[in-house]
Amino acid sequence: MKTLDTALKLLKLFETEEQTLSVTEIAEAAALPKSKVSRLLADFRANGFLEQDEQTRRYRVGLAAFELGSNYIKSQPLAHAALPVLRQIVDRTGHSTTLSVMRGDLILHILAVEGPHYIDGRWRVGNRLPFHATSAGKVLLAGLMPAGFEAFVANRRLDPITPSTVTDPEVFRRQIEETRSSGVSLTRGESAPGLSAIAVPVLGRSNDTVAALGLIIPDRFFAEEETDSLIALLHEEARTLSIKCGAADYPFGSASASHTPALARSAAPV
Amino acid sequence: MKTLDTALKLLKLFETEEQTLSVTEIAEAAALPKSKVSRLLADFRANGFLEQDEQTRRYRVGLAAFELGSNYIKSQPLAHAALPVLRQIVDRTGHSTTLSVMRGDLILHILAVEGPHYIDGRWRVGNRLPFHATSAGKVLLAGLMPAGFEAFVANRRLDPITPSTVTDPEVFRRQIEETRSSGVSLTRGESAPGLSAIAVPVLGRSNDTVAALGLIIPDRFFAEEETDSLIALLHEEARTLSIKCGAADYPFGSASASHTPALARSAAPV
DNA sequence: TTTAAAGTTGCATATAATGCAACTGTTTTT
DNA sequence: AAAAACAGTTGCATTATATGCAACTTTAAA
Repeated sequence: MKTLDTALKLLKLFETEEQTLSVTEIAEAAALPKSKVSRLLADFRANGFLEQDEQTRRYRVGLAAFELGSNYIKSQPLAHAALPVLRQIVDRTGHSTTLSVMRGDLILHILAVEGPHYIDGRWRVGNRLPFHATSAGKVLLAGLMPAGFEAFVANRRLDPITPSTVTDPEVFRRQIEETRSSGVSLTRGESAPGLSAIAVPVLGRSNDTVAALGLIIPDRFFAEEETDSLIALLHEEARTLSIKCGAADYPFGSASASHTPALARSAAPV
Repeated sequence: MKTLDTALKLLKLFETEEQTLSVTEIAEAAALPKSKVSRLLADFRANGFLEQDEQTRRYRVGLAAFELGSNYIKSQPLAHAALPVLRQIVDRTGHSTTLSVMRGDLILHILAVEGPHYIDGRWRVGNRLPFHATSAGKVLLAGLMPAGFEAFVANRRLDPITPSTVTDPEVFRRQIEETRSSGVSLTRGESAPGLSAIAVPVLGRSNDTVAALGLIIPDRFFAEEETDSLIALLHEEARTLSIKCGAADYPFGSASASHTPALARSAAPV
């Protein structure tokens, strides 16, 4: 099944930032002869998975791909179960809420419900952000066991996105460890100035971290004194969701008899 | 390029309502031997376009497909240009706003910005609804020229979704004609009880209808006397968007010197 | 007008897809 | 509990299908 395999690798080039791609660009990127690429793309186009600009002949993602992709939310049990939960969190807190998963070396928002405060498009569904500059990313990394985490940090540059982005591997490592024990990460302006975020893990069947549930809060609406109750709320909802996903236990937040009941706040130093 | 072609046809089965599909179901639906289907699906899985349930072995849409699909919005010029417009409409009216296109014999919401009033999940991005029960659908049908419309009505059953759904082909035809001349469709509870909708066309390069821009309004928040100004606002924004998409002219609403300036309201009889 | 570049198509060749049937594993029936 | 039925995957020879080169067409630049 090599034909389909190379075809899908071409399609994956459209998952990146590039808006449109030409036959030549794709052929070069994939190190394949143009004739082959041309034929494959034509077939994707015929099936609606790619569209071709009439003028420039450049290809872009097609409606069939969009429609297929939007079924992910409906068929993925986690995402499906999470939608009402996110809604409720927005209702109760007034803040935009997201559900994020790992995807390669970035985090991907698979679900987002926006609150009344306007937030930059970067937080919309389908957007990707680096691990080290987001609370969701830190929660997901903390879910990897030490070995996996070390592998990540080893060959990764912690590029600064804003002046507040953590770039020191030691500080980063310590934050991840704190997140691992407290089950929460709080970041302030690390990926966009003036924007804070709180995230907690959602656990799956074998109590591994399968997603991060988080709030995005513009600083001017972020009341410091509410932090603890927001974290408690997130933990509460993440517990519900985790149990629904088959997790045996959710060891964070107050309702559980487990460890670290109230020190959650100390998790992610500003 | 027959291998890719059959492979994509399998993938398209996941665009439908079905949440998950088994190898056997797919093989039957596509009239292909199970061995072939099994191999193709395994390859889609290896590339992340499909995921397989550990227990049931059934397939569902994968994360790669989701990520690819979400790039549609970014690379499709219309959708990309429309996002800020929708945001502005929500800000100004307080109502949820959608952008919809034709997709087979259903309409598909490719963009949606939710207002403060809770609205049923059916209006979320990626959802499909029948033409005859939605204002967006009527606008899109009105954009087809008479021949195309007749072809549609001819072999189509106007199944009732609610008691208010239009099921009489003659009434339906008249509504489409009125929509064609007025450039607006207003429906009340035709696809869900207690929910009204207003939609106007967005025109493309050759002044054909490429999308429908619409509001979804729960009846209890729908102030009758605002109807005209809502329609005017939609027309105004749709004009901006149409010009951006290369339309030479936008013949609806007040700012244009064209025809039917103020009778918009008479468009879609309740 | 000439030259260059991008994209598509024809064709002989070899590679990769095919379907059958056998095999494994899981669920249902008696 | 054993047997049967069913769902899914894999081995293998056979042939259809994808392949790359080069010629060709089309669009853009000089």
